Parts: sequence; structure tokens; C-alpha cells
Amino acid sequence: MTSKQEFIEKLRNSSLRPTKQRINICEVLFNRDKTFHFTINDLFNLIKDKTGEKVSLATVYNTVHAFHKKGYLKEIPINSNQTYFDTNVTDHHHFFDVKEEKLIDLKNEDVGPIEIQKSIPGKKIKSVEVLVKLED
Amino acid sequence: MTSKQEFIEKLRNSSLRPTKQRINICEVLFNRDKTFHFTINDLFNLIKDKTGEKVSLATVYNTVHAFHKKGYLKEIPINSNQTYFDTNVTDHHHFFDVKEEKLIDLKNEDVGPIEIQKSIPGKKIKSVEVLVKLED
DNA sequence: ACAAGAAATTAGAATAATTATAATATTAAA
DNA sequence: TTTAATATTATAATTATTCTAATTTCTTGT
Ligand SMILES: [Mn+2]
Ligand SMILES: [Mn+2]
Ligand SMILES: [Zn+2]
Ligand SMILES: [Zn+2]
Repeated sequence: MTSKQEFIEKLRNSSLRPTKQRINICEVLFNRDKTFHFTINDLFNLIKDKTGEKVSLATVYNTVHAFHKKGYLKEIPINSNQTYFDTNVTDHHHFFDVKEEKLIDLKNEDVGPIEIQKSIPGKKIKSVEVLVKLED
Repeated sequence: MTSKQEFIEKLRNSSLRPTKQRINICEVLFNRDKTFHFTINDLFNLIKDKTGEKVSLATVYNTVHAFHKKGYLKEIPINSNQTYFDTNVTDHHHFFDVKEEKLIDLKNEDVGPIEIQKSIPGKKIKSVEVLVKLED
């Protein structure tokens, strides 16, 4: 159980003003036990459900991207018409259940270390992501 | 150098009628030495450039998805506003140069075998894709 | 506490990728 | 050659995302 005060500090520490909307979004995103995979639309609906307060869609987009930029959210590449985000910002991989449209975390030991043997001059590796698609 | 006749047979073999438009699209997609990574928009413009004939955007979408369904094209998951496709339909991985917005093939030996140690009951693995993002 | 400026929120408009529609044209088969 | 099935096309519709500009809320200095 994380307190509202902690969210306010977290926001302050990253020079994001602790507004009511951002705190509500924090509640939905970070006040939970397990990692959370979501689309903007999931989040938008959950805010109403869980906090009882409405936040505009534009603010949800703005806040998610602000959090993403600050490193509080990870973006997961999937072939979907909607962008997926993840509250687990550590380097990790995913299952994607194509039918359920659900992401599932893979522990790094479930995949093993990945060593990229090729390099491109003048470029460095920013991230290595494994996506395992699941079907029935 | 692949001939038009081969494309016609290829289309017939997959119960796709060999129309002028589809043959032109085949020319652009498959009449080349190296694998080809593209967006619908790339392809749409190349058709005009390379064949001199215009194909409607709707037909490009339809044909790309028909080819994808038939297994002649692979879809590459990237966080981009445009969907990427690949004429190399074998199981392989990618660099994505974020600045240039270009995909580069990785050979399987550049990545090594990936063994997924976790399984989800009732689900089986459909694909395993590694995406390595590159920055300057 | 108050004022002033900076930053955030919002509804709604704009944009852009993709998909759907429905009329016309082409292809395949009898 | 007739006919039915399928494909193409222009255009409209849809959808995710971003932009805009007015309003509200925060922060900071007084
Ligand atoms: Mn995750
Ligand atoms: Mn490729
Ligand atoms: Zn983002
Ligand atoms: Zn497709």
C-alpha cells in the first residue's frame, strides 16, 4: 500500500507537479502488487472505476508520456493498433497472448542472456526486447 | 531476376488472382536481391516509381495483407505509427535504427538460440522475436 | 494569505494510419 | 460468350494519437 504522500514526493522529485489527476493516475498505475500492462484506453477506463474521478483522455496521454520520459513506464512493441505500456521498467521480456491480447512478463532467467554478436558502426544498443507470441 | 510468369504462378498457387496490380506489387517486393523492409507508404510510392503504374492505396493494403496471410510477408513489431513488413519470412531478428527508422536483419547466429523456459497452460509458442533498438 | 507567472487540464478539433463501402472492372469457369 | 466470383478503386468512415487554445491549478515570492 503506497500512500498519496509518496506519489506526491515521487512527482516532485522528477519535477512533475503533483496535480490531483496525476496522483489519481499514480494510484491506478503504481498502487498494486504486480506489474501492470495496459493500453491508454485501459487506463482511462480504470481511472474512472477505481478513483471515481474523471480525467480527460488528453491528460492520460500527456501523463503517460511524461512518466514514460521519466522512466516510470516502459513501452512494449506489439503489432496492435494500440500501444502497450508496462509499470515494470526493468529490462525484461514478454509473452503476448494474441487471442486474449494480454501481456505476460517473462523473467530474464526464463529467456537467458542474449548476446548480440553484430554491431553497426556509429550505433550503440539501446534495448534488447524479446516478444514471444502465444496461440492456443 | 524473377520473371512475371513466376509471379503469376506464385499467385495462382495461393489462389490469388494474378491481376496487373498484384504482379506489379510482386515486382517491387520480390524482384530484388536482398530482403526488403518497408511500410505501406514506402511500398505505395515505390510502385509508382519502379513500375510507372499507379495502384490505389486500398489495393496496396489489401494485397499486403493477402500476402501476409499467405505467409509471403512478415509483420515486424515496432513502436512506430506505421506498421513494418518484411519480405524475409524466415524466423529472424532485427536491429531497428531509431533515428533512421530503418530495420536491419540479424542473422540467427548473431543472436544465438533462444530457449523459452516458461510455458502457459493451453498455449503454445507461435513466434519468438528479438528487437534490438539502436541509437547514436 | 495574495498576486503573478508557469505549468497542467480540458474539450474539442486536427491529423494520420488503417479499414469499410459500394460502384465499376477484371478474371475464371462453364 | 455468358455468368458468377473476385479485385480494384475512389471515397467515406473509423480509430488512435496529437494539437490547440481557453480555463484552471500550482508554485513561488512578496
Ligand atoms: Mn512487463
Ligand atoms: Mn528482416
Ligand atoms: Zn511515450
Ligand atoms: Zn497483416
